[in-house]
Order: sequence, then C-alpha cells, then structure tokens
Amino acid sequence: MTSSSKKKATIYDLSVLSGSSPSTVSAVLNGTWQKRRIKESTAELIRNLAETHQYTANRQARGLRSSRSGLIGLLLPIHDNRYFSSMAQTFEAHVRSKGQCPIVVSASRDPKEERKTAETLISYSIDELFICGATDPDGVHEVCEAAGLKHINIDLPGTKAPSVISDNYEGGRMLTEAIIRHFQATGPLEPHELYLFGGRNDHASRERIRGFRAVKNELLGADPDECIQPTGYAPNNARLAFEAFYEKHGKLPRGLFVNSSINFEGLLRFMAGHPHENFADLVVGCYDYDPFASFLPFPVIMIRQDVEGMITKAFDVIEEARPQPRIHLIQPELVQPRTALTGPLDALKDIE
Amino acid sequence: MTSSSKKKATIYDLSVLSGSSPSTVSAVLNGTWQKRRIKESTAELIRNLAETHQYTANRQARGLRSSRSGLIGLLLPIHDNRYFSSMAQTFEAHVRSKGQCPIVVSASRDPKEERKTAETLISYSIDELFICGATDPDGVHEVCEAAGLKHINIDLPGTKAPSVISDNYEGGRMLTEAIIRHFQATGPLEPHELYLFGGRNDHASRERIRGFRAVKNELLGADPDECIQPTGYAPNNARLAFEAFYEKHGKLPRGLFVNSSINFEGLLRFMAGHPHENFADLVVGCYDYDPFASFLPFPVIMIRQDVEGMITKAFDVIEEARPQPRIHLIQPELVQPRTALTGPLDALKDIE
DNA sequence: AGTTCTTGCACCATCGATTGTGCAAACAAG
DNA sequence: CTTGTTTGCACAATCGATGGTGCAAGAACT
Repeated sequence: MTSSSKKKATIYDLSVLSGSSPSTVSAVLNGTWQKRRIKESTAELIRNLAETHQYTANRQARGLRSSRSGLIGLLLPIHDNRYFSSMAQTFEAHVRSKGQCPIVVSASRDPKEERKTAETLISYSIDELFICGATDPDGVHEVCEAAGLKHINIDLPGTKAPSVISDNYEGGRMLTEAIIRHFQATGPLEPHELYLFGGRNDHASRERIRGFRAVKNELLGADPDECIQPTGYAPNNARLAFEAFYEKHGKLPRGLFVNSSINFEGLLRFMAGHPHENFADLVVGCYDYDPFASFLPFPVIMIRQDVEGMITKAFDVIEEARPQPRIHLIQPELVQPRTALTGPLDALKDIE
Repeated sequence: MTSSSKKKATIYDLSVLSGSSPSTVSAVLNGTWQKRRIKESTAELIRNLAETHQYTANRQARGLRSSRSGLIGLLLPIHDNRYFSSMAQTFEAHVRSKGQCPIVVSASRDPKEERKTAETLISYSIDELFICGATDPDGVHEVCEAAGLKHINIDLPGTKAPSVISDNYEGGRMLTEAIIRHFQATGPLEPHELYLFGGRNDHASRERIRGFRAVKNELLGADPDECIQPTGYAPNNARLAFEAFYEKHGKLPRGLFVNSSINFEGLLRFMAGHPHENFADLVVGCYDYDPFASFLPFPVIMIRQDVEGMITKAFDVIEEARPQPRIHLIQPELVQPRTALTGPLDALKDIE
C-alpha cells in the first residue's frame, strides 16, 4: 500500500521529488556531495527522502559506471568441511568490516570449473579474488590477469601471484613427531607401523609428506616408500585404501598420519564396518582440526591451520601496491587429543 | 602481449571487428539471433571473433538492462557448521545445474544483519533468495517483498512466505525415543535423568522440545520442566550450562538431548576439562549429524536433516507461479551411533 | 556600477548489454 | 514493371548511477 509496493526507488524518482537533478541526488547519497558543493540543506532534504522511500542504490548500475562492484570473492574447493567453512566464516567477517560484500563460491577442485567460476565472478566485476585451495592456481591467475583483477592464493600456492599458505613442511614434521612420541609410553614404533594416507600430488601434500619422511628418518631411522599412500581427497578412496591395507595385514598400522579431515572421514567409513576393539592401540594424526574428531575413542592429534592468520595476511598482501608472487608461510598449531578449541563462531554474539 | 593484455572485449569491439552492429553481436552471443533473423554465416563469424578475443558478457550491464542478474542467493546463519555447509554445498550444485551463479552469504543469526544482507543482495539484482535458518524470516520477507524478489524460507519457517523445514517435532520424538530405548539394556531411565540442552526460542527448538516432552511423558511417565535448558546456540553458553549442572549434581544426566552440533561443541568444551571416566554411561542424542561426532567414545545418536530433500523441495516451490505461504515438512533421518554417512562431497569427482 | 570570485547546482556523456522498431535489399507474385 | 513479402540487419532508447564541465545568481571587491 505504501510506496514500498512499487518498484525500487531510483535517483530519478528522488530527483523529481526533491526538485534537484539526478546528479545532485547521486552525489548526496554516495558521499561526494561536499566535493560538489551541495548545500547542507539540500543534502538533508534528499537524505530524508531517501530514508522515507527506502532508497538503496542499484549496485549493478553503480558497478557498471565505476567498473567496481563492492564484491570480494572467495573461491573455495568445497564448502562442506570445517577447514574451508571456517575459512569462509573468517573471510566474511574481514570483508564485512571493510564495508564490502563477500561472495563465496566453490569449484569442486576441478581446474576447468575453477577457471569458469573465476570468469563468472569477473563478469560481475568483483574487485578482488581470494583463491583458496585451488588445484590450478596459475590457471585462475591467467584469467584474473587478463581482466586486471587483483588476486591472491591461499592454502595452495601458485607461481604467478602471491600466496599465503600454511607451513605444511613444519606442520607435517610437528604432527609426525607428535604421533611418534605418543608411542613412547606404550612401546616404540617401527618404521613400517607409521603410514600416511590421503592427499594427492599438490603442494600441501608434498610438503607434508616431506616433513613426515624427514621426521621418520630422524626418529625411526627409516622411511619405507610403501608407507606413503596418497589416495586423493575423496573419502571413499581413502576408505578403500584402508580396506586394502586391512585385507592384507589383518589390522591397521598403529600410527596413522591422515592428510585431511576429509580423508579422515574415509577412515570413519572403514571403521564403521569393523569392530571397535581392533583399534585399541591406534594413534591418529590428522592434518586438519575438527573438534569432534579430537574426542574420538583413540588418541587423535590434530593440526589446526591458522585460518585467521592466513586471511589477515592475505588481506595485507593484496592491499600492497605491487604484490610480488612470493609465498608467505603461516605457522599451524599442534592440537593435543581431547581439545575443544574456539573458532570464528565464538566471535558472534548469540542473541537471547 | 596478446589481446588479453588489454581490457575486456565488449560487444562494441566485436561489432567493429565483425562489421556488424552491436545489437547484432549481442543477439548472436545471447542466443536470440534466430528470432532476429541473423544469417548463420554472420553468427558464425561473430562467434569466432568472440572466441578468439575471449569475450565474456559484462553481467552488470546485462543485469542492469534486463533487471535480472543470474545470481541466486542463499542467506545462511553461519558457514562453520556441517549442517549449514552441506546446505551451501547442495545449494550450489542445484544452482549450477540451472546455469546460474550461486552466492552464499551468512548473517550471524542477527535480524538486523539479515535484513541488511538481503538489501545488499537485492541491490545486486539477485533473481531469487533462499533464506535459511533466519532468526527473523518475516523481516527478510518484507525486504524481499518490497523489491518484488522471489524468496523462500528453509530450516526456520516464516508466516508470509513458503517455508521448507525439517519435521522437527517428529525428529525430536524419534531422537528422544532412541535415547530412551538405548538405556533399556543397561537400566531404565528416570525422567530427571534425561535433559535437553541448547537451542533457543525459535520454531525448530520449540518443536523439538515439544517432541521431546511428549515422548518423555509417554515412555517415562513424566516431564519435569527443569530438564529443558535452552541455552542459545553459542558453544560457550552451552558449556556453562553443563558446568552448572555438573557443579550442582556432581555428574551429567545420563541421557542428553543436544539441540545442535554447535551446542554439542559446548559439551566437548565441558568434557575437555573433566576426566574421561565421568561419562561412562552417557548417551547423547544430537539434533544434527556430524560424522566425527557419531564415533565419539559414548553412544551418540544423531538426526540427519534431509538437506538434499529440502533444497530440492525449495526449488520446486519457488518455481511455482504463486507460491503459498505454507510450510512443507521434510522428514529427517535417525542415525545410529558409529555411522559414517555419505554427503554432498561424494557427488564430486576426485581428480588425479 | 562594473568586474571577479564563489557558491550551488544542472546538463550530458558514459559504462555494456538488451530490445522495440524501422527500413533497405532481395525475392516473389501478379 | 509494379506491388507485396520476406530476409537481414542497423538505429536508438533504455536500465541507474557517476563525474567532468558549464553556467547562473549572489557575494566581494574596486
């Protein structure tokens, strides 16, 4: 019934109502009115009209004219995982605090999909793009470069744009060492009793594996190749790998380095089909943190990547005038079993 | 060095190159060229030019003219939770398959933030809005209505727009009954030994509580008020409630109905500060599914809401010509302890 | 009173695509 | 050869906001 039942008000509507020109209205409502020497009283009038008519600028029009949209994009491999979802949560908070609009999209770890998604985002004139965990960061870089779009890699590095990533080598070392030390009470571990499952041939996995092997050599004196099982990230592939091992040896290795919480889900699927007791002496290290996983009935040592630190650093770097394509390492954190850490959610107020 | 080093190509650039008018180029590239009786050979020429110059339409311009953007929005309370992140994952897949662009944003369960976020999305001319778990769905409705934007509620219902939600009453009943039955082997449960923690005064919590109380009455013969502890959704508030109970009674109730996985994190935080053995006879029912939680050292019975079903239904309903503001109930699923279900991730291929 | 500033705003082109309309050239019909 | 018809496209307005430029009215100054 009110004016709200009509279509959205534009500066032209307000121009008619206020008796001033559209450009005056525009200037008043986007804050450049002082520069244009608009009278305070005129501004006041227009501001009131805008208020009562619930004016909000059409950002497509603004973006078209100014070739900036106010959108900042985050390209994720997937949503459904605590690591990436906390990335999204943290990213949003940062973008909001800059007064811009976050837009989070996933591309399923598919290089083609990654490029296509970047293209799409670019066609909406996003202002910056954060490329997180991309399978082919340099491919996405080409697309961004061609469009003159500022961008940065997170989690997995590229060679042509700056990257902010976890120190996966150090993290891999920490985690491996923690697993080994955990057995010092019960009984020393043999080299072939500590396996790594999951991950694929990406930078993060390679670095973690490098750390894993180095520490095994240092502490256990050997590092057999067969202890490395990069099964990819799909839970079911990881499950099959565990099944195969179990089939062959009648048990799991006592020590497991699981490359991500997604792979860990593969371990759960395996376990669901086997009696509980088979895993009495199991110790798992997982390169990711999930609060529930931390409380499982066997010791689970986890790595929490410093998402807040990475996002903060990424914003710093992307703001630089001429960001160099170098890699910034962020230290991850070792989390002992049965630890419930706070996360980005704790920053939110809980109403009522 | 190539044309890619310049700015993005427009229909005007292609118009010059091809010797035809911008409108012809536009028609060819957006598929309406048959209707405009453009010669096949002309179309072919333009298509090739577009290809070699990597033309992609500026969607802000297109959106401005056609007042449609190709964007479909999902408004979430938070990202960092398996329920909502699987919602995002599923939503994305659906939107992609319709050839549109998903845009997922969270609003922190804050009614003001919800409305502001909806406003922002509207200013980008999104085509549809899925409002998931909003604290004030009717407030968001007003905003959408004023802009003539199609919208639908998910997870928490509103009174003015169609809603697709879980059957929380039935889910609450199922979960409560499963908890009680779990004690039949060990020893029957007294009414005051089964508590509900978490949630607040929202529709979902109310329905679950209603189911909880009904089943307690039916099976245990009583339903004391003090067994209902709606602590809100913040993990720390839940933790404090558990601490308080423990302080007073020296133990936790044997049976716990936890209203969401976020509240469950509060229980973990509590447990981190207390010895393992205190929870030997504990049975937890959690209204949410998380694969890791399902394998905790005490029996955890979970409810998995049918996210795929809800999203599918929501798309059906929003596509209707005149969607009615009624509520569509989707049945959730009871998940026994130590169960690793597949999720939206399993639909993705794992390259390498 | 005449000149020069300053104030306060209006005008208009522009961003890139869409779409209703108009109109030549080619062709067919009479 | 004249009068329709069809084919194939060009023209121009439009979406809503932005920002450079220009200009009248009033103030300040000589």
